[in-house]
Amino acid sequence: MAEKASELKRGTLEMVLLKLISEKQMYGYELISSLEARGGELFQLKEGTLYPVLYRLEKAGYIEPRWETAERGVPRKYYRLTRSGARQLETLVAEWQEFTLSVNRLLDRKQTK
Amino acid sequence: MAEKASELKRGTLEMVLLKLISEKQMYGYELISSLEARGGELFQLKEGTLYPVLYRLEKAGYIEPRWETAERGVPRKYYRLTRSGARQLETLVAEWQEFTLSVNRLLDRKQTK
DNA sequence: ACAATATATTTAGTGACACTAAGTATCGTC
DNA sequence: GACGATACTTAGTGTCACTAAATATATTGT
Repeated sequence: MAEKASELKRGTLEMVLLKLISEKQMYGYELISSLEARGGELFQLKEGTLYPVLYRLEKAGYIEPRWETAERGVPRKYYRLTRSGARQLETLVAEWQEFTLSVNRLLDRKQTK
Repeated sequence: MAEKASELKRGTLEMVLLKLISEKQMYGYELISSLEARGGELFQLKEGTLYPVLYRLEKAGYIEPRWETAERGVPRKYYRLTRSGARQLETLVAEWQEFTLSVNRLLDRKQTK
């Protein structure tokens, strides 16, 4: 088995990344450390996991890259959310909420109430 | 893309099936129609999706099959939850709740409150 | 009696995507 | 100028839900 709860991430990674980028333009490495900061063990990803997703999102037109070379440090590739990406984020969130609602309803049966 | 929200199912299908079987011993076909009854479009699965999961669960010792030939109709393979399966179900539910909590926390940021 | 349909399980093959691992390139520091 | 940190890239693997079709038995209609 790959990693605990790894399969759960499927289908949410895109949404999570779009959400983070929607709040603030970010570059890859920043996304990784940002995710590790919260969520703890969950959401931990390696570069090899992240970048392919970013390319996928870019190719789909949901995010746009922009290289930025600061006075100090390695050049960074910042991503910003496109209008299409914002719409996609809304869609994904709606699906997520509908899905979790269904699952939770199913789990709750014959419990407390 | 395979099917809307199909990736979300990953990691929850096992849990959902264990939950259903925990409530009542069921056979494959019954699980499919039972899932279709609620959840609507979500949770819809074909035989080719379901049975491999059942074998996986059986092989892991979480469920046990029992053939039953009723007076009428095709013989059915009923599954019951093992003690190990009950424990696994608890684990999966705990992981699921922790995961959804983390995701929702992340989604809620900079919203209403 | 026998085709047609419904029920039920089985098997084969495909694709999406998160994973591990390693590679490249630039910058700052000792 | 070697080493570590930062940052991005690429290659290859495995899991698992998917589609599709095959098999087998029971029921129903003519």
